[in-house]
Amino acid sequence: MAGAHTGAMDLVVWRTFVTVCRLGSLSAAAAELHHTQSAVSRQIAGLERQLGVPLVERHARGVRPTPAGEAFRRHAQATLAEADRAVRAAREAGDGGAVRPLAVGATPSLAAQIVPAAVRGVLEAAGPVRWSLLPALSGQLHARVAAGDLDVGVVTDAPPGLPQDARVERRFLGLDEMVVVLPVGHPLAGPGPLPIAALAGRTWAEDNEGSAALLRRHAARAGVTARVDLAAADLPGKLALVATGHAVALVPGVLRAALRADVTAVPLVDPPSRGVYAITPRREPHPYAALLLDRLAACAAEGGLAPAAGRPAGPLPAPRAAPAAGARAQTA
Amino acid sequence: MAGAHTGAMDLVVWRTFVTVCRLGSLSAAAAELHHTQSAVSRQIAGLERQLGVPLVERHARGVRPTPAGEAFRRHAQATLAEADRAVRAAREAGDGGAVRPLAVGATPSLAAQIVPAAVRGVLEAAGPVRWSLLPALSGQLHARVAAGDLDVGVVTDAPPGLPQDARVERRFLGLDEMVVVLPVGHPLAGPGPLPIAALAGRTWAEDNEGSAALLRRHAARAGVTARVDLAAADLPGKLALVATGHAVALVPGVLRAALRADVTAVPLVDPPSRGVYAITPRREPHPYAALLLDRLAACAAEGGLAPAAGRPAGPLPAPRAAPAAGARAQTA
DNA sequence: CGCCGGCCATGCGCGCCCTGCAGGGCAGCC
DNA sequence: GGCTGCCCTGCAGGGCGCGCATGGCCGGCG
Repeated sequence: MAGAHTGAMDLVVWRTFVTVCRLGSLSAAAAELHHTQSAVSRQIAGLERQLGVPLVERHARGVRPTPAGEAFRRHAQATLAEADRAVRAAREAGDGGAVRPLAVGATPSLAAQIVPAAVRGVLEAAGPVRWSLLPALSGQLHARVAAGDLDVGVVTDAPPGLPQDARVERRFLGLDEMVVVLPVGHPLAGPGPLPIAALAGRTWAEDNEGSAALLRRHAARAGVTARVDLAAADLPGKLALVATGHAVALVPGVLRAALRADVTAVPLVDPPSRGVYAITPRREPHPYAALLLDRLAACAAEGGLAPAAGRPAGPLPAPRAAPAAGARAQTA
Repeated sequence: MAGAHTGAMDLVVWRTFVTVCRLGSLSAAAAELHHTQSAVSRQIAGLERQLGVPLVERHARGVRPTPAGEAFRRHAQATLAEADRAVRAAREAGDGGAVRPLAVGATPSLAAQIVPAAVRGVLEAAGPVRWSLLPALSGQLHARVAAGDLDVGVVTDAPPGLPQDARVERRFLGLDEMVVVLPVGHPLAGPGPLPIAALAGRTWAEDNEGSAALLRRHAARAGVTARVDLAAADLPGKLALVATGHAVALVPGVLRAALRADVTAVPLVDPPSRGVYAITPRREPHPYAALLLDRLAACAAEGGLAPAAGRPAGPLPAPRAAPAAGARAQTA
């Protein structure tokens, strides 16, 4: 029991340092870890102060580990690997070795994008875990999580909002900003954010009354009206109407990567947005639920969800491990 | 690069868990780690929530690790050991393998007790490190630290107080409360705190004008006067006067364990106290300075220094690694 | 069988620390 | 020589971990 007792020893900082070494740049590491360069700089500085040894040489073109930094990095990687094993061993030994399948529910748009990616991360980190995915609306998912039928629900606070329930734990994942979908080659198709007024008078297609209401409210706020003249049964139907030039449409930003090739997505200025949350039952959470939540936060950030920039009542910005996916690198 | 990315992962919490397992009790672990039982309880609960698995069975007579907890403990110990190796490797590689001797300075009373113990801890954790100890008064030590001659100074804010200097980093270690030394068998000798008024009219011995001033001020605050009639050249001389029944004396609490057997120390109610600080140069700190500071904080707590209970302007209560030696276990 | 003592959990406030933001300095590069 | 990219740092805000106090629970003992 030597126990060097060397101070805080937050492994998150160690992981940051390893990333910095791998990328050779504080800024790059910050971007990859969804922090600001400032935070990474301070973390490394704090580590150096704690160890009493410079770990990186500051270069104008980036940083390079010192010999001490290189030695530390090797052991730090081993430490991180062992820590992962520790977490894994605890979780596997959790329910007597037989982990029950992880029951995940998500709204259709989220089930189509970030949820599978996050579960993949869990499988990579935890080995083979049986799981199931149930697409449903937020309200239904909430009820099933509260009842304990679902281990994790990925929901939005869209029109009706999420109910308050002491039985469920809620964690904010990010803000899903709606984007406009236009046919390829449309005159307004471009990279820049578009004011909704530029689309006044266009014919809109919708497949969902909630989405249509969101569109109307947003347009009204800008002083224009949006005529929803075409109805579709589902997302493919809606996109077909767009691709054939009959209408334009509003879709959740998370689906941007899942669109067909003959349409393009254009962001809006001050877009309508829905908060995305992961909910878990407070009673008997699944051993891997916390892990999945972390992966969800990471995937949400990488998948383009905004970090709660909403100025009114910014909800809980997620714990420090994956801190709300800090607004890109500040250099952006 | 798996990177389970499982949340905060503060190794301090892991160490707490290992200690809890070893002692089989949250309260006992709290006492050993100088935390409150509350903090340990929350740390373990947080760890369980993070892992999604119960780690200990709460028993009325203590706690016992679950199978998952036992599995986790094994890997956690390995992780802690590897982390220690990482820190050590970085420090050893620090100055190109040749670490310069650690120059420590301390006031005589502190040099006699907590400093050697703390350095012993450093040697155990870091292997053979050459070091030197310079006893001197706080002001001189401060100057030498500022100049870079000393790597670590252990000083008090006694009469003149510590100067402000941007070149030195200051860390609060604890409050050294003065105690009264009486001959063994003295009618007032007992465990309980003694009001200074009970000693009004006694003859006091002092070896140091600063200490005498402290005594007079404390007595005056209680409305009595302390006659310092006997002077001694040093601490042994002062204690000799006490042991032979000629006088009573005030000594720093840290020296309690170093007194001769024929005198006893009795605490005072609302005793005069001196803040104890570790100071280090901001420029080029010694690689092991931070480690020594942590050990100093631990030894200060174990050596009986009070954790800044001073109600007026509680100075910085030391970082979270060894958090100011939280006021004993609350059960005390 | 009832009282008691020890142990752990939890609501409440406070304070630290980490973070994001904005500005500055410095070194390559065209 | 100006510019650009990278890193450092003062400032302010907020999360959260801690200490404190209280409550519930169980086992032991008279």
